[in-house]
Amino acid sequence: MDTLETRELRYFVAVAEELHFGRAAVRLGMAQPPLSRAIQQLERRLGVRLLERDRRGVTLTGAGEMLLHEGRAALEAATAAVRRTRRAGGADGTGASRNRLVLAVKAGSSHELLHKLLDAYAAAPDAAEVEVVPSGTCEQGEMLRDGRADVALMHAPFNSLVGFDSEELMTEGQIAILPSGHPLAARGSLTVAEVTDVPDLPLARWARDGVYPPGPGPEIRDQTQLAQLIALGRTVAVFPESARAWLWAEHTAVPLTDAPPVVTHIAWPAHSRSLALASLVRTATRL
Amino acid sequence: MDTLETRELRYFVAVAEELHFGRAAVRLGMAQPPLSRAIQQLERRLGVRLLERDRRGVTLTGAGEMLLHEGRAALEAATAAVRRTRRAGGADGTGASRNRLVLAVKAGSSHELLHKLLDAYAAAPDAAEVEVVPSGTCEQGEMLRDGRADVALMHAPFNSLVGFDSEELMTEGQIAILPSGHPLAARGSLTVAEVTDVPDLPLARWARDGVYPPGPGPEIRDQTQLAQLIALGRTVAVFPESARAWLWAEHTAVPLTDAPPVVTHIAWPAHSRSLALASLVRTATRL
DNA sequence: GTCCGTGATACCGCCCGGGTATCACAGGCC
DNA sequence: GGCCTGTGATACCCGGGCGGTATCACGGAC
Repeated sequence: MDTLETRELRYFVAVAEELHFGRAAVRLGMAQPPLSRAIQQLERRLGVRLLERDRRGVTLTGAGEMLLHEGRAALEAATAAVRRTRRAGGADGTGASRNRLVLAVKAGSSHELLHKLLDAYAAAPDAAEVEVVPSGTCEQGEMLRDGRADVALMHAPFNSLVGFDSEELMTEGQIAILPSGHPLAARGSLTVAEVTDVPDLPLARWARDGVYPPGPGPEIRDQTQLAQLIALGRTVAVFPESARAWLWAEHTAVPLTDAPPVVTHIAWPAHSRSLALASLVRTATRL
Repeated sequence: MDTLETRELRYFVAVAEELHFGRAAVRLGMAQPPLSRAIQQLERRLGVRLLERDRRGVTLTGAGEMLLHEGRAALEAATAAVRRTRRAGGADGTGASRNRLVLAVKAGSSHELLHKLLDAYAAAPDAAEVEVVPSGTCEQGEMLRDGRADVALMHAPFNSLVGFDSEELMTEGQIAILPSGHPLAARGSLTVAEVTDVPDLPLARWARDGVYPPGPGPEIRDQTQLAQLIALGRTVAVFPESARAWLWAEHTAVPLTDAPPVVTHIAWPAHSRSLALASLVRTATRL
């Protein structure tokens, strides 16, 4: 009575996201009528109207929005339980040993820090195996929540640390990465305003859920594309100082004087109780 | 395949907590055989051994402990989704309006602060109705996690703030509450060591999950019982300074010089997105 | 050896979740 | 108005799975 099956949550989240019973049904791999019925039962059991069926589409009520948010969180927690349990039992299909940590890092970030951390931890007496998984743009938090990762390197203010436990590791300034031939590359320092409004170097646009924000800049999907476009003199980018590790010969880095500092943290799910994780965190804070 | 019904989680958590299929079955209100079968199916589906059946009891494997922790979190998230959705729809049985915040406070704590907060918030233009629910000993965190509360006043270092978003509100010292007639009550200040080892005033023992820890002190279940025992000269207690609000005539408060300061925070679930909550937090930080 | 207590197995019945076919209704055409 | 289209809801059926009872297999206590 006061509990909800994950199946019902999956159904509702699908409908709430699609706002269309038919599309939600195909996404769930089922027919539409049972889905309609399931949602009705859900509403009856909760005693709450979740969807406003206005012939020609569906809209969420306030309670529906609440259930969408909370239900997503609950589903993430459930899939995290499955993933972590499988890993703990060594049955995640990778043939892994049972004592392994999955560390999520934004691809290409904090190269040097990561290297030092892994070396120092490997030397620790109780070191577990660490699997480094590159994460997409700022999805480390999601990976921690749904159990794909046990621990992550996160970069404030880009990643939100809210909901995780974390320790600060380092602070660094930011740099502009410019084509070496560009006039601005000769400068000793720059401001954010000076690099964001260069007519011949429009800022690149990253895909967000498969869609690109509007704007004049080139569309990119990964860092290599960005690096190439900079080298070709088509755009400019702003990165933490540690990005110097992957600069090309045609790139020039110029410090930004007024960009907010980037703070790298090591973060993990708040309720974690793993000894291997504690040991890794201890190693990291002592670097 | 990579998902788990809450029913299965409930079953496993019950077995893992009881370490006994029969007792777990009665707790779940079902017979033992289907429960055994369900756990076996769960192990098969996860591809992981969760329990070690050693004739004469059951023990958890490493993977089992992982699923117990993660599964509890997932179940809490699911019940939180139900509770918050019902409240958002005004169907929680209390006949409440849909815009209401539930604030958990440890009974008797931070009286004055709470009063000022409620008054200030009531004066805010966009104020929601605030329902104050007294929480048991340090269970505010649990109430936030399982959706019984939306926001809580928490007291570091007694409550753990890990996993929540929070703002610091005030810091206070701690006092010893003694029977007025006791020799120590005449002192201007005391140390923690001086009040914890008084032979004729053994520290009271609080029930923890219905069981009392061993020791010489009296067994108590709430603050009134404690206050009475102090007034009767049977025990001594240590509280934050704001406890002066509820002292009896027969009580004497003496500051403790070396007790860690108590920091009161307002805390809420990290993923919360409620405007009413944001407004309450803003009010609190401006007190 | 004989109980008792444990969890596992065998078998059965029924409920419920899902499928197909169809309806009810609102708009957009012509 | 007549017709088609697209929406979600309803009616009905079927099969799998969940839970129940009865029983087993095994080990310890006396």
